[in-house]
Amino acid sequence: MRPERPAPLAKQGRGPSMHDVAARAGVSHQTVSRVLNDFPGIRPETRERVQAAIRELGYRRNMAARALATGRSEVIGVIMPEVPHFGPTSTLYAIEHAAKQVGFKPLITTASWDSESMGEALDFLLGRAVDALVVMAQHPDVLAAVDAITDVPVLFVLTGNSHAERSVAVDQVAGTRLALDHLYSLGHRRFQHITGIAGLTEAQLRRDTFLEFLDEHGLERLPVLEGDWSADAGYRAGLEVEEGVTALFVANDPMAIGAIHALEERGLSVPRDISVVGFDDVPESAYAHPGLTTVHQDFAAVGLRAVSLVFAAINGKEPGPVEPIEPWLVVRDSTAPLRA
Amino acid sequence: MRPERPAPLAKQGRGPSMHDVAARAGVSHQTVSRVLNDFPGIRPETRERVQAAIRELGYRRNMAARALATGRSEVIGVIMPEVPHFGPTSTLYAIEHAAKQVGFKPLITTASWDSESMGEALDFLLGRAVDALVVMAQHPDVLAAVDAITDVPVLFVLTGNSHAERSVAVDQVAGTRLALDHLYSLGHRRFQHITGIAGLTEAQLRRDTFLEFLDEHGLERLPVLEGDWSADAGYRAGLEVEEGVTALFVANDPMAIGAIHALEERGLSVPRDISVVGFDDVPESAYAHPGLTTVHQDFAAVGLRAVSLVFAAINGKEPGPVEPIEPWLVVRDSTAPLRA
DNA sequence: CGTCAACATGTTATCGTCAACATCGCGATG
DNA sequence: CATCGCGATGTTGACGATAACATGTTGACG
Repeated sequence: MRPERPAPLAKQGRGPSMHDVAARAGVSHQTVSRVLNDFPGIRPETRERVQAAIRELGYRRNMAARALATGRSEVIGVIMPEVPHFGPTSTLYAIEHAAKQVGFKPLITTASWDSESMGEALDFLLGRAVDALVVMAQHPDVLAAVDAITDVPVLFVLTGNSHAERSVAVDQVAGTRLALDHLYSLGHRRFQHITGIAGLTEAQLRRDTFLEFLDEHGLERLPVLEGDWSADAGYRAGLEVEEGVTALFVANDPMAIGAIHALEERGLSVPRDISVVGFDDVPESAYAHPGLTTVHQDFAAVGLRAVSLVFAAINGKEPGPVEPIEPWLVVRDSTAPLRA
Repeated sequence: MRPERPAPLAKQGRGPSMHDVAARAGVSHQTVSRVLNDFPGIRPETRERVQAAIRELGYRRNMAARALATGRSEVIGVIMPEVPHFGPTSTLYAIEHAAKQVGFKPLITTASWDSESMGEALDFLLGRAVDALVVMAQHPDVLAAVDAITDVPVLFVLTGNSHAERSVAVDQVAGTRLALDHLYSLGHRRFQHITGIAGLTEAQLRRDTFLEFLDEHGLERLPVLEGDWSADAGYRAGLEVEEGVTALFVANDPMAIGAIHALEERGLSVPRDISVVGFDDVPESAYAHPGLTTVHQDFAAVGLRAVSLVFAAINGKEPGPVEPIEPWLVVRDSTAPLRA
């Protein structure tokens, strides 16, 4: 199953073209084109006849030809991270739905952050004449790789708050502070943090904000525990949480669930001995044991806004400044006041 | 943000074409084409010169033109369900990765099962001249809608064991029996089941097999609890589980997690009072409380096999019969022997 | 030394659509 | 009644690539 080159190609007989429809309707192909594109100034009767011919022949417009002629494809390219995490996946679905509303479809490709991988993804998508590019840029390096693109509008998604003019993101700093303020206000003073994949923008922002928060409140900086977004990593990190820590801020929900499992194995009760806050609010978090306090990110809103901006850009409107999307805290049973 | 018709279209100046490259390299455009397509019989020096020109101009092949000329697009159309569940999403990622290996990319669109929605999806994808179609057909009705398609190879994915010649699926019957046999062999005799979305093939197969199993073993048919795959629904169904039931088979993991939460709220201990088995083996299941016994479905394998079949079909090879993919049981702490 | 293969390359037609311009018919108008 | 204008349609030439065929240059060989 390697990439064989020319491939036997059976080239099945193509379907009917505009000419076939035109012939059948007794008009010129251009009239068919006009009907298809809802141009004014077609006699109702003619339109009727053309539409009948289209139906009878099962004609379907050839978008390759259309794209060639117009330079537009009605497809937006989406570059996704290679691993299916909750955030990007949810956002992708939201994008797909919103895009469909305005007549676009997403063409997906995945890429890691190295420039070779990004380069391939870009070549592929631009070669397809996508009308715009949505980049789920989880790593600062991709910004550089994509910055050179001027052919089409580019929008970054899920990049934290950086690159604000051309990006849609949930405000990571605000979200992190919601979580930490909550813990602090419950009386907790010994905090630890489990991070997401090192280097990814969101993981970095949550981590940086965590450390800032400690400093602001004069709290001790215990070692940051490295995670990778997975429940497995959360579990492993949970085994390493220091004695005496009463507040654990975890960079996403699956890791939080893993960490809680580890803590309980160690005989620590959540939230009796230690409070835990996650991030994302995945649907299962409400039913975790105990119910997970977490920061809700509205990925549907991210997707919707992304498409709306992309659509505007395609039509040549320069968008104003973009407000980050505000997350909110969902308090459940994994957090409790510090015991005296 | 409605689907405006012609749209202002700014038509940004297109990039360089083959002719530009040819001019720069001092050859004909056809020679450029030959270099691009790795044709034999090009003098190394000429090839060198062309490649230099390509690099210097930042030339990128126009796939719309290529697709028009060849009738192939190197894109495979994927029709997904509208809601992002674990199975389809995981499979999508697997497909994307596998497809990339053989030089294809997925063009995604979602559709519900009604024929209008499917029709639109098909029009869109076939209009794009996709080389093949992968349909995640979770509902029997879509089979009919897609059956009319003869333009390109079509493959069904995740349809349970039906439609075997043209589909790739995890063996739902076998998976369900793994779960039930496990519970039965632990001594349980009072079973209940929480279903997935009514009508979806997989939900239906799990449910039917569950009922069959009860009959085979002469067990009482307690009411089947209707779910919709979501943890919320699992929670609600969990509140309805009958007194005296000691074995709960849930059609997926998120619902199982929700159900366990409900059971514990009711004062029932899992697995002490009631054993629970899920389906899917989502990564968080290992760290649920208690660790969830579940049926693992290898979606990566599904995606891989799907692409391999699609690739074969595109190249005109008729595939032999397709074996379903075997699931396996992962035993964790949510199941225990029946107490005397 | 003429001929013919083989290699390397150029030329022309074609894919299906849209865009720009041309035409045709007909009622209104001066 | 010639002409203008406009509504409705037809004609021609891109778009950027591939495919099929044509051409020109070598070198081997009788």
